[in-house]
Amino acid sequence: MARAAQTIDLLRRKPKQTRAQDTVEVIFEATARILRQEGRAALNTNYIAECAGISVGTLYQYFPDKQAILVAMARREIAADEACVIKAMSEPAEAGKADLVRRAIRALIAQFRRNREARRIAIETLISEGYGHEQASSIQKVTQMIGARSDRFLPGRAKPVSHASLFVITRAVSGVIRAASQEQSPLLDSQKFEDELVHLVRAYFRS
Amino acid sequence: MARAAQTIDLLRRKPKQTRAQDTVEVIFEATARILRQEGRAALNTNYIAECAGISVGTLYQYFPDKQAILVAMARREIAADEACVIKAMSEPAEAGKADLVRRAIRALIAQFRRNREARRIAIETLISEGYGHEQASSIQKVTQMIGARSDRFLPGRAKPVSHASLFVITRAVSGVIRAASQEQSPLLDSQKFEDELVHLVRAYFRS
Amino acid sequence: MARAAQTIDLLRRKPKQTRAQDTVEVIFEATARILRQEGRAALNTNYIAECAGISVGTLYQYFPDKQAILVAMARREIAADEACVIKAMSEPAEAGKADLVRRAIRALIAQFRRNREARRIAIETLISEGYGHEQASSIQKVTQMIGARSDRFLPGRAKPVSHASLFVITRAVSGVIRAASQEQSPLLDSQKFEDELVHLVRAYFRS
Amino acid sequence: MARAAQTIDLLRRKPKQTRAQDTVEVIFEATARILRQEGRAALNTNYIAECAGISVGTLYQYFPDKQAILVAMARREIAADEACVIKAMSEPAEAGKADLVRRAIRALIAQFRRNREARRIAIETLISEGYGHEQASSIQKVTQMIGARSDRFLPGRAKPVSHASLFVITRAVSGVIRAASQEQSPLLDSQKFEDELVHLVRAYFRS
DNA sequence: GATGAATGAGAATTCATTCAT
DNA sequence: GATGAATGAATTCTCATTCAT
Repeated sequence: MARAAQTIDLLRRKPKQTRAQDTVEVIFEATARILRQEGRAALNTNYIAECAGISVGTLYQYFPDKQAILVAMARREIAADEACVIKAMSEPAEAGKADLVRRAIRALIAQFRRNREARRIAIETLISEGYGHEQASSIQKVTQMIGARSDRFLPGRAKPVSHASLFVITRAVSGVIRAASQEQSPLLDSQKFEDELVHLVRAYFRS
Repeated sequence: MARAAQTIDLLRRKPKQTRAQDTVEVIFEATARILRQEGRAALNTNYIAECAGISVGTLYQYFPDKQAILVAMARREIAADEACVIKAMSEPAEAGKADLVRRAIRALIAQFRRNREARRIAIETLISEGYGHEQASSIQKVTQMIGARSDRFLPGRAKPVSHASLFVITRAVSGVIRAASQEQSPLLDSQKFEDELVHLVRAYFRS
Repeated sequence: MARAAQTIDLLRRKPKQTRAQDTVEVIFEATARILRQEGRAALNTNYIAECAGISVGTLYQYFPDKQAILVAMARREIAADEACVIKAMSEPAEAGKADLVRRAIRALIAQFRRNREARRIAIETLISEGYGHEQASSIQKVTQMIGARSDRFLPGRAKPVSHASLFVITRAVSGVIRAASQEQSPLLDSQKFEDELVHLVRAYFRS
Repeated sequence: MARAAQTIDLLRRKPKQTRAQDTVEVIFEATARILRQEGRAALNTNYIAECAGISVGTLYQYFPDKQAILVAMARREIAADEACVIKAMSEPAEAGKADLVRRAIRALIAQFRRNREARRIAIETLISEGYGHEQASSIQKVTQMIGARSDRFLPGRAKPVSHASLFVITRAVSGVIRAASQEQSPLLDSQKFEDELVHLVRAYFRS
């Protein structure tokens, strides 16, 4: 009982935020589902609210307008991508474990396998709303991290990696994964795919 | 021929006559301009007609609905990309002239420099309308052409290029160019950019 | 040859009218077909012209506007009904042949079996365009004819038939046939139906 | 209950609340008024909403499209006719009061005197939308009721009334009243008219 | 006379957003 | 905070009609 009381106390601290978090979540889920099953043209706030099991009014208490929902979803996706790749790269490289490049690529592929349609449209909206730089800056962040650690990332490489090279290789990798996702290529789920991407990166930096 | 068949349901009036061809052209131009200058949200059929200097009714004699305009534009872009790259690869390689890989990449970059916003939105629409496979199959066509001619394309290479490799390298190149276009990167207009892409392809196939 | 020349001459006298008659005919046929197969909502001048195998322009050379087509069709139907009933009543009553009442009813049923949907909509249009009196006056004409000949029509009847009675019986008969047609009742094609209508008229005037 | 089920697809918002019921009512009234005063051609959703004193959006929350309004009106008219005639026939026959036949006819005439134009167009729409059977089945219902009670309805009659007879007499009566209404005959408001109809029914069943 | 592309007023319908309850 | 009915500006699309060829 004492423990239950404690738990209640802990939840009580942010009761609104917790409920709010849930509401935002159901809104995202409903949005993603509509996008996935019925496409962009079928997406409208009344329908999102209905699918989410809330009222339109409530939806508007969480987001100022329709675009904001997609922008928020996109930001979450991008942040998740970023976190995921950084995490993969930060894990202590145990001997015998996959190397940095492979781990980063594997993490990114995993991200793209989830929620493909909703993800794409959300990110498109982010871009068309003029927040495109956010995506770029996230990639940039990872890019810089890689650049800074290019010694560990690309062992044996002496000179620092140029801006253009980093641009090309990061967009190449995400472009390929993106295409595989968009074209619904079966490659996306194969080991061969990962291997080829790893090769792409390695070969690019060898020489 | 195949293209005519695909197009038949999207164009109400077949542009046999020059006048019809012109009308389709001004519709495309107006659409592209609105997209470029005012964004997707500002795009509507009345406005397209107005900008095109025709009446809405006329617009609807050429296209059954709004989406069809964007889909038709996307198809034209894709066909142009394809034609352009194939043309670049088909030119007789004169001594001293840029090699095949470079010529193909240069041609593709040139395509992406034109009409960026309209192009992107049109292709997105093509995909979201369920015709995404058309883009893939165009890339596929070029890909196969490259695969079939890998001896000339990649001189000195013995074994044939695998499906996965072709997928990865074609999407890598177009993904990078696409990203540069979308992020409005100044790289898109630099020589360095072309060089890096050429390097990406060469390095990938060396080894 | 001489005979052919004569025929040509005879046709030449009204070459325009003959062709015009044909054109009007194909317009009516196309209209009727659309009405029958696709309903009133699908009826529009462009479509009529297309189905008729002529151009809209030509259609407008025969009819000043859309309504005029339906009004003309309705008038033709009404005139045909009238002619048909009058003809049936005018035929010399041979001994053993069906009597006047039966012949008139039989003729009217036959009219309603043809072209049901187009007929109904055309007549509705006639009414809603303010020409409803034409239908009424046609019925009136027949009604009066019956009234005038009530001795032959209703043998053995002494006093003249009142206006109200004629109104009631004529509308009763056409109302029943109309309902059977509209409800697509199988009765419309039965002998029993004719018998019941004959009985309705006879019983009404007996007494 | 059956009616609610039929209505479910035509009414977006079920008129549970009084307010909703009122809204449907003002929509019907506005529609009827436009039809009566300006005719079918003047009927459009924006105008209905304006006349009803609501916004188009609200109108579309109650009806999925324009036709649905007319169909719903028609259903209401038909249901009212049915209820009215059944009620008239169900009232205890007091001595000296008008008999069953007369009461039913009187009730039906009263129905047709109200709202003539709107009524006619609504029912036409019902039919042209493919719900024509609903009208028939309503008449059928009354018809069956009369058939079942033919002893009281037609005192002194021994054998049961045939299907064909019921069809003919019910359509004869409603056809005559309908014609009087449509032709705007002054008869509709006369006592003579009622008398003639009563005679029509009586005579038909005598013999 | 025939044609059919062009027209554009006008009708149907949607949907983001508000606000009284 | 939640609700959801109401709003109406905005948009899509139609179709009767014209007129230059």
